Amino acid sequence: MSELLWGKPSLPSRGPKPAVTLAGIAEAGIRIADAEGLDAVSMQRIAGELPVTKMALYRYVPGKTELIAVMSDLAMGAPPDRPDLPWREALHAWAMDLYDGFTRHPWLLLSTVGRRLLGPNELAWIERGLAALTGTGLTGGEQMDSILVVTSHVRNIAQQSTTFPGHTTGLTEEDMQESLTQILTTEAARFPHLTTALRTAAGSENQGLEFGLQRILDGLELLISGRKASTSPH
Amino acid sequence: MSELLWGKPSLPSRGPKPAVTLAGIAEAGIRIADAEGLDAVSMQRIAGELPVTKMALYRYVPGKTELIAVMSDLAMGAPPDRPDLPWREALHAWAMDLYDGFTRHPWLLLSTVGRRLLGPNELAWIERGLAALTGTGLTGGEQMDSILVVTSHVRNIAQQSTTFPGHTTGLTEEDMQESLTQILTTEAARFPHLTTALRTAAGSENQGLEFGLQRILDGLELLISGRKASTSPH
DNA sequence: AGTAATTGTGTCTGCCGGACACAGTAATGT
DNA sequence: ACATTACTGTGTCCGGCAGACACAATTACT
Repeated sequence: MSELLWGKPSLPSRGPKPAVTLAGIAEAGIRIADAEGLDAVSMQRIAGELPVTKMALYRYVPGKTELIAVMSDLAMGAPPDRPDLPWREALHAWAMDLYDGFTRHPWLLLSTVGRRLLGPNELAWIERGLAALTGTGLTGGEQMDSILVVTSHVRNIAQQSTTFPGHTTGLTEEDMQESLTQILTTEAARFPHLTTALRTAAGSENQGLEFGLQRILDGLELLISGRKASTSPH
Repeated sequence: MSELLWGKPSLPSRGPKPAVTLAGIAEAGIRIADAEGLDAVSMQRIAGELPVTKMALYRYVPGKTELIAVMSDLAMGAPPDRPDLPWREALHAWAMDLYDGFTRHPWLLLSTVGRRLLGPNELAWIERGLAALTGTGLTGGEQMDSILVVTSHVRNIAQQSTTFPGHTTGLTEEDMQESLTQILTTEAARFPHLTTALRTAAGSENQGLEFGLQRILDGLELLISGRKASTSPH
């Protein structure tokens, strides 16, 4: 089922030498996705960057879906090594590393939605996130839910602050701001809280990542310290 | 720019009567997306449900992107009315309403990613979320960031727990679980924390929404009460 | 009646993912 | 040496997609 993501490259000895490799195909796809967005990644386009034709790719990959999965796991990469830290600092650093990854490959935000098969790198990220939370007294389920909520936050902040090459309607942040202020000038009465919130929010851009992260970590800390206080003196 | 989303239906008086309406087109699209997923929504397919051909739709909509935007804002709907509540209960109820919306129309999770033009309903949701936070002492930027982190959490939980009709590779939750446990039996050594976390997490499914939400609300409460304590006695 | 504005249709292009038959190539068995 | 077998790459074809464009049909205003 997930041989492509997990399997070792088996080399059969009959037949002609393969002209490309699965990793090479995935890297070509990553290059295209990085430069022109996920929508620019087509079998034709990938083949155009390699010494093969479109159909040859299907010798290495059962379909585009699986190729995107391989690309995603490869682009995500392994989580960077971090020294041992207290859980809060560790989780914070982990979240920042994750944010870096999504910033480097914005299309990962699109290709890793919904249910999918997990590759080794994605699992390694989860593993490292969990590692930060061992010894906190949280149950396994709580640990999973904790890194999930951190991941959600990081993802959506990245989604909001990145400019996707291609794909979307090419809206810049300024376009959105302009459209929004224009709407609010004509419809201010319908959105009073939004109007005042935006007025008092001037200049506080791009604080969303740290703000939400600190709230989440605060909430976790409350749970963890409460848990410790009720169990350890017993 | 966003006349489609915001404009009143202007009726010109020359020419033949329109056979359909923008709202009718969007509703047809919503019906298809609900039943068969976002990928099943094509101009052909929509026209097939209406007494017009594909190309007639372009008289009402400049392109598919804009049509999806109209569909999304319409499907999202206006946030339900809620009685006045303390901010924490209000925000909790708001998050649950949002979750309901995403559950009713899972494709909204796909169609409302990245930068896009905001429609009246989407703005109304933001407005209502902000309303819950007025009087908490948070700045406008902090209020925005707060509802953003709540939204992120709700979105990603919904994304994880919904079954998309069509679109994805048709993986069920069981498929993922099975694939994961199979991987972990052969690669347990590489993922020790994940292995133990999953072992102690048995039976605690679908707690993610409440867990994360309570952590976030706890974190916000800490900030709000701290803010109040430092300003009001002064 | 004539003109202008507006709506619906049919045709066409270029792209996409993918099925399939077929030709070429390299190692193996005899 | 030679046939067999396993494997790789190619060309052709299909159905479906978004959308451009020319054209016919319909309605209201002058």
